[in-house]
Amino acid sequence: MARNPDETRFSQQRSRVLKAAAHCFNRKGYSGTVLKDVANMLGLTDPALYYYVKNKEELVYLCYVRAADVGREAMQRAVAEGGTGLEQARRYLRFHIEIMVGERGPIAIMSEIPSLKPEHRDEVLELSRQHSKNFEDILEAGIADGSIEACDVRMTGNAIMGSINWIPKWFHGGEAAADNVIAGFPDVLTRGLVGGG
Amino acid sequence: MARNPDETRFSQQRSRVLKAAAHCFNRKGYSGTVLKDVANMLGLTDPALYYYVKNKEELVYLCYVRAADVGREAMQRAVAEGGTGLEQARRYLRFHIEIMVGERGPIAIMSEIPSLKPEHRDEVLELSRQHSKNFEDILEAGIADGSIEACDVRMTGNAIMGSINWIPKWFHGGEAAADNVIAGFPDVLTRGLVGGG
DNA sequence: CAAAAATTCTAATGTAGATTAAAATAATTC
DNA sequence: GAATTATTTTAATCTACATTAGAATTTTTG
Repeated sequence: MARNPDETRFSQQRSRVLKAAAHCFNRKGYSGTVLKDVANMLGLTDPALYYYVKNKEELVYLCYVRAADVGREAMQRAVAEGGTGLEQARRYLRFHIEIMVGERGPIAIMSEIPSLKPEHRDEVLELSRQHSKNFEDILEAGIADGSIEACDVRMTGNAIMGSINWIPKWFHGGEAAADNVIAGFPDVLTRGLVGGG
Repeated sequence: MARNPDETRFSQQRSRVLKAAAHCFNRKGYSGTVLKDVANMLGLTDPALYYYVKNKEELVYLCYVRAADVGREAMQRAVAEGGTGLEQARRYLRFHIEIMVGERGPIAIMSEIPSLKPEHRDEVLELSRQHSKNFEDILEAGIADGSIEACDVRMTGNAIMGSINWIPKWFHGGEAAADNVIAGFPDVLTRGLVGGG
């Protein structure tokens, strides 16, 4: 038996379920995705999914929580390493993108939060808001330390987050393409931030 | 009777239907939106919608075509006025955003193209691709004329289009907020493009 | 290898919601 | 204002899933 509960067969399989679900949700949306599709991706039949999640709504909810988790993880790692605001912003984007296009992907796009049941919706909404807030804080820190040009941080944050959130819509590539995105995308997103110094 | 077929009662009502649908789809997704919701927004009952569209799938399809139309319109107007690549890019973004957050909005996010039936899906996909291509062309023109810094146009295009597409997710404001977005957002998006000269 | 636990399956069930039919109302036309 | 056309309604149908129940199978444990 596994020491770490995350290495348990159940947990592993459950996270495979979440990834398959994220894949489907990103393409067809929450209600447009039928559980059979998710199950089949794993060589299972739909009722088997109920062994891992309570119901479909919980499945999305868990996908969204997972998405929020990887975002937060990227953010925390980026901030932990310190440096200027611009450096932190760049690093966060690189980390987050690395995860999204890497082996831990696909990550669900949180595009149908309103479809969640109230408690879940509020929770995910809060996570999402907090994440945006954290990014805006980085931007403000960057403006303060001169690494980032003065700007409307709310709007800039929305712009960059929009780009990030949209990635799963156009990225379906393999490792090679992923490397390309990782190498180029963070730069594209932050080129407009650079401050006069 | 109206001279212009677009002023006919039917056409007007139909476009109200499309706007209401876009509103719902943007929040709940295609399958997550029930026709009753759309109908109720207009003080109608669901079967009434069938007087304006063949079925739900066609409703999304028409929303997406409309979204593509306003995008193309913005693009064409922007290009028609000439100027450097950067100027055209900025202008396109301003026009497109003006429409999205203005009285012609909400515009449907084309996020569930795979849910369309094959012919519609291919058509919308093609419109979408063409639009991206046109934007990349503008970027390349800008690089050629020196107004835009050399960059990976595909990736830059994806980044900017992602931001645009995501707007309906965070913008729900009225006229005042809209003016703010129109004034600031195009600049935020293009700040990173500016070339050395 | 037998018993227990974990995982998945097959076979129902139930329901929401898209769609249709036909009737009713409202608007136009002559 | 009667007849025609346009628009919307109510009532009924039909189906695609989500979900449940219980059996079957596989895996683990002692």
